[in-house]
Amino acid sequence: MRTGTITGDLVRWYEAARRDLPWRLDSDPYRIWVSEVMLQQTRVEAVIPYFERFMGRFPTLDSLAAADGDEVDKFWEGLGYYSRARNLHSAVREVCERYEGTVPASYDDFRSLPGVGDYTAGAVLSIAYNQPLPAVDGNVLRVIARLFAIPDDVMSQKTRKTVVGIVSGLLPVGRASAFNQALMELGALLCMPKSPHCAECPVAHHCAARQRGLQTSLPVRARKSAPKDVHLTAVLAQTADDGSILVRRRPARGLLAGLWEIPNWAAPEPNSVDLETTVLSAARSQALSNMEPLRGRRLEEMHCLGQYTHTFSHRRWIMSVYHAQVDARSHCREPYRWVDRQERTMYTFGQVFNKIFREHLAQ
DNA sequence: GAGCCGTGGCA
DNA sequence: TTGCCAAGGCT
Repeated sequence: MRTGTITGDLVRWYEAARRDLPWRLDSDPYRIWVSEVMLQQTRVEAVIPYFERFMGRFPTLDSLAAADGDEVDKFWEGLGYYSRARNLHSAVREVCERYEGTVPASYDDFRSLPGVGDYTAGAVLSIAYNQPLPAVDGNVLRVIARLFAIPDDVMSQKTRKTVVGIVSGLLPVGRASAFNQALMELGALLCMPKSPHCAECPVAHHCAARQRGLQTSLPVRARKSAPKDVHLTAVLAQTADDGSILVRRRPARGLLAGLWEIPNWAAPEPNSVDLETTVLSAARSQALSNMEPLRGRRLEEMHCLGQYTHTFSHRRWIMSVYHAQVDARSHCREPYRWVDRQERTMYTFGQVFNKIFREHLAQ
C-alpha cells in the first residue's frame, strides 16, 4: 500500500470507499442539515427511510418552514429524540425570516440556531460549503482516540477539546468536506467500536493504538447509569359503537414532549402479590378518577391487555395496560381527544403506544 | 458536569 | 435478558 500523510491516505480511501447515501447526491445545505440532525445518535440504516420520506414531503427549506408542526412530528415518528424535529422546524423558520431562506454560511449565525451544536455546525458547513471546520462526533472521537492512543475518557469536555485540536490540525484546506466525512466513514465501516478491521484500514500504519495493541481497549468511555424503573397504569378506553379511543397529548416539555399517548399515570406501589381482581378493580377506579372524560361514566367492561416494558435512554417504563369499554364518546376537553381509527393515524405516538395499538386494535 | 431526551439492533 | 451502542444538543 502506498503511504502518505494521515489526511492524504484517509481522503484517498474515502473517495474509493464512500457509500452512496441519499444525502450525498448533491451538496444542498438543507438536505445535509436534515440528514445531520436525523443522524444524531441514530444509525445510518435507520435514518435512510426517514430521510427519503421527509425529503419527499419537505423537499425544500421553505416547504418545511411552511409546514404544520404536528405534521413534522408525524414524519419523525419512530426516530426518537423528538426535540430534534421541533428545533429543526423552528430553526428553518428562523432561516426564512432572518436569512432569506438560505442556510447561513457564517459559523456563528448557523451555530446559534436551535438544535445546532458544535458538531452539527461543523458538519453542515464543511460538507455543504467545504468550510475548514472540525466535525467531531462519536466516530471521530473513537478514530482519533485510537490513531493517537488517547487514554482519557472521550466523553469529557477536556478530551473532546484535545480531539478538536487534532482534527483542526489535520484539516486540509479545500478538502474539508471529504476529510470530515472520511473520518466518520472510517469509524462506521472499519474503525468500529467492537472489532475494528485494522487489516483493511488505510491509516493502520499511522495508528498508535494498533502499534501498542490497544485498538479494542480504546476509546475509554465512562459508563452510563442504568435506566430507572417507572411503574405506570394505562387505560385504553374505547367506545362500543364505532371503536373510537381516548387519547391525550403529553406536556410540551419532557419525555415524548408534545406527542400523544394512551392515558396513563403512576401506578400505586407495585405489589405483585395482589390478586388479579384486586389490581383490576383498582385500575378501574383509577381510570374513572384520573381520566377526566370518563368521570361519572360507567365502564361497560374492563380487562387487562398485558404488561408492556419499554426502555428509553434513561428510564424504563413498566406499564400495565387495560382495555375499558364505554358506550359512546363522552364530552372531552384538551389535552384529551376521542379519535376513530382513521383519525388516529394522523397523530404521533411514542413507539410503546404504537405497539399496543398494533397488538390490540384492528388496523 | 451531569441528567435529560428515543429507538432498535446486536452480542 | 441485559448492556452497549449510533453522524448530539439543551439545561
